[in-house]
Amino acid sequence: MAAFTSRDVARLAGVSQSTVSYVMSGRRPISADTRKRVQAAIDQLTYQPNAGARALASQRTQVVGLVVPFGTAGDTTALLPFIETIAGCARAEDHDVLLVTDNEGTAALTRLAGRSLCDAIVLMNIAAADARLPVAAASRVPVILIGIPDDPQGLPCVDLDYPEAARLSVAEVVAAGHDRVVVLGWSAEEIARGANYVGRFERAAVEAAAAAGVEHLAVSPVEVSREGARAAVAEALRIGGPRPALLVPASSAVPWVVQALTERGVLPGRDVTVVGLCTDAVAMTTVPPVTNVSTEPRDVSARAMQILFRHLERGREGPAGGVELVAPRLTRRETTLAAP
Amino acid sequence: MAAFTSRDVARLAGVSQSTVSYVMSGRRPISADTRKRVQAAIDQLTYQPNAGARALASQRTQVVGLVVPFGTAGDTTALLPFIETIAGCARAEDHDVLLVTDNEGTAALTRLAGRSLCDAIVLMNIAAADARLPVAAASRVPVILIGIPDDPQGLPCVDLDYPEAARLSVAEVVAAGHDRVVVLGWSAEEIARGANYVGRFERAAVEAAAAAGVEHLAVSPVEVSREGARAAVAEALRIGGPRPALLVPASSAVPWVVQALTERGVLPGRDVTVVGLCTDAVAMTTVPPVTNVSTEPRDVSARAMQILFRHLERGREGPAGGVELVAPRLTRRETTLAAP
DNA sequence: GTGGCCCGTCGATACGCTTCGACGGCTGCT
DNA sequence: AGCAGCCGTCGAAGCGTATCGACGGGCCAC
Repeated sequence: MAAFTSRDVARLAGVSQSTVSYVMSGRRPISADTRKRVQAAIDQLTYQPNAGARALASQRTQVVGLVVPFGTAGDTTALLPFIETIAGCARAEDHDVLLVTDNEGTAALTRLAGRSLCDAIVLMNIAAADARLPVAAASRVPVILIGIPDDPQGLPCVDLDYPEAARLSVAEVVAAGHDRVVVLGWSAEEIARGANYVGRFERAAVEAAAAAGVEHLAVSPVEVSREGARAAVAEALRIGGPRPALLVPASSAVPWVVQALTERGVLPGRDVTVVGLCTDAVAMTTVPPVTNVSTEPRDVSARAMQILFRHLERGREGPAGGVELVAPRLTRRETTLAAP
Repeated sequence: MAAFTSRDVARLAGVSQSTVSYVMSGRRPISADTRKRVQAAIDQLTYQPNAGARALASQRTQVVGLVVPFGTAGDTTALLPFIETIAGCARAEDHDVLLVTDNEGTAALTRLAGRSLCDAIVLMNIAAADARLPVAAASRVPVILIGIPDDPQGLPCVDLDYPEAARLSVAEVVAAGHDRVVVLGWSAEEIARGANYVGRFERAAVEAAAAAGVEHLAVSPVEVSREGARAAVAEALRIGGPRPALLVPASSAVPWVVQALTERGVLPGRDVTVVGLCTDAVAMTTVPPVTNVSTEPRDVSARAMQILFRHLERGREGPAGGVELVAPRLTRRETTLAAP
């Protein structure tokens, strides 16, 4: 119970303490016989190395810092799959996850790096001009961004390919035979926070619509609430023409919009096409299930962790930066009108 | 950049390294003059103590391990407020949170404790007969449970007062003039997992109904899905009599039940009373907003952390165990029928 | 004037591990 | 037979902090 040390293991196995270390790390050849004896001693004592001592000696903590946006609005329900996936990937590489809320802003970063609490940092919820970026770029530990700022400052980024998501959405609308599309925007708060994907999506939507020869209209901002959705839907139907098509890129607004339409007796899939940008899980819970472009939080996080560990293994070398886009996927469900 | 040590600070301030340590910890009196010089040096170098070294020397990590249920079903949307609150409370006491998924089961516990990764552990999603409990009880670090097992084995527990929640719900139904109440149960999966609150709620509901002289009926299990809710609602309306009252203790089923009722043209608040056991946030998103007994995840977590830190401060002494119940609160919204 | 005491500081040590250099013995080559 | 070289192991030196005992210098009390 009193926590055995590698010295105890060494004594029991009749070897030196350094040999125990080499058995565990495999960094030097050890004879089969010795290895067996040491392993037996380890098992017998249920020895586990002390993380602090190991970190001190090796300069590696086997911990990944994860800075998550709690206070802010940005679709907090979509957060769990990110966290879960990141934790899973970390464990797969024998790392743990230190969870930090970003209420502290920049201080969290300096603390994580300054105290050597972790070997790497995952930063979520990146704003276009994120105040944490300069700090992150100057950080002693590698940082990876989930989300894309205006200037990544050499930091690696991973995010959904929002332009592609816009293109897929528009293509779906076009395939359904619409000649105009109404994009319901994000909430004022999310726009104010300056997430980059807002602009990335919108520009691509405009371009895709122009390329396909369909008219592009916008309703923005759209507050994420019943009332916000009602207002946005009213406006969208007003300008949407006789056979409206609605694009809802704000994940958390999707259920509200579907509900607001239904309330009005305008049934998605019968009277109006709705394409949402949200997880498949969310898409399947609306009534009726909404045609969606998936935001793939699991893919995005897994990709980020993969890049992170590749970077950790390679050490300081190798090209750090780079923007990695994860391809979205459109699933037609019950809210796409049949082409006329 | 190269990470300063307390020795660097000492040199710059013209004192010994131990003095720097005492300035930071305040464990010995330091003259105002010295303190000022040391503090200036700390600021100038932006010195931060190395977490590993500190942990090694002091036997304290300033980290709280949090074992969260990811794989399991148990209402994963309700998870975030827990995590967020726990992280916030930890930071308030200058601790960080190490997030561990409980896929690893018992191994996660032994790792956290065995490697001295944290000073204390928060265990969520406790089953009635939880396999992790013996390990937790024998653990070198204090453990607190969120949820109540059949036998806490001396471990402190915090949870919502489910019996009280049942009483509040029944009282609401009684106040609305119903003479029978239908309890829609949990999902088969949740029951199988053996969460204790299922039984605690149900027993109290039966007792409260008996005490109030209203008839108690049950529909169980209720799968958390559109179809599950439809089936449960059909059954509930069949047995519920002319003026039905529905209790929905499974948080995540509440929106589905409300929706299933609405689909059938049985409007909550007009044709039927619905009382849900869920967070206020969820209650406010249904249409119409559902009368609810709040599950108060923030209160529960905050209480747990408070107990944890009190325990940490007191050291090994003090009565460890004890079951702490957090009082739920009923909020009447729009799904309570007016008394006849 | 002197003894005792407390305040403030220092030096040394321990925490448990990783890692480097060293070294003995054995193999294989000449 | 002798030597080079490699394999497997050991000892020791840190890693950066907390903490304990020691100690010098004031201060107060007698």
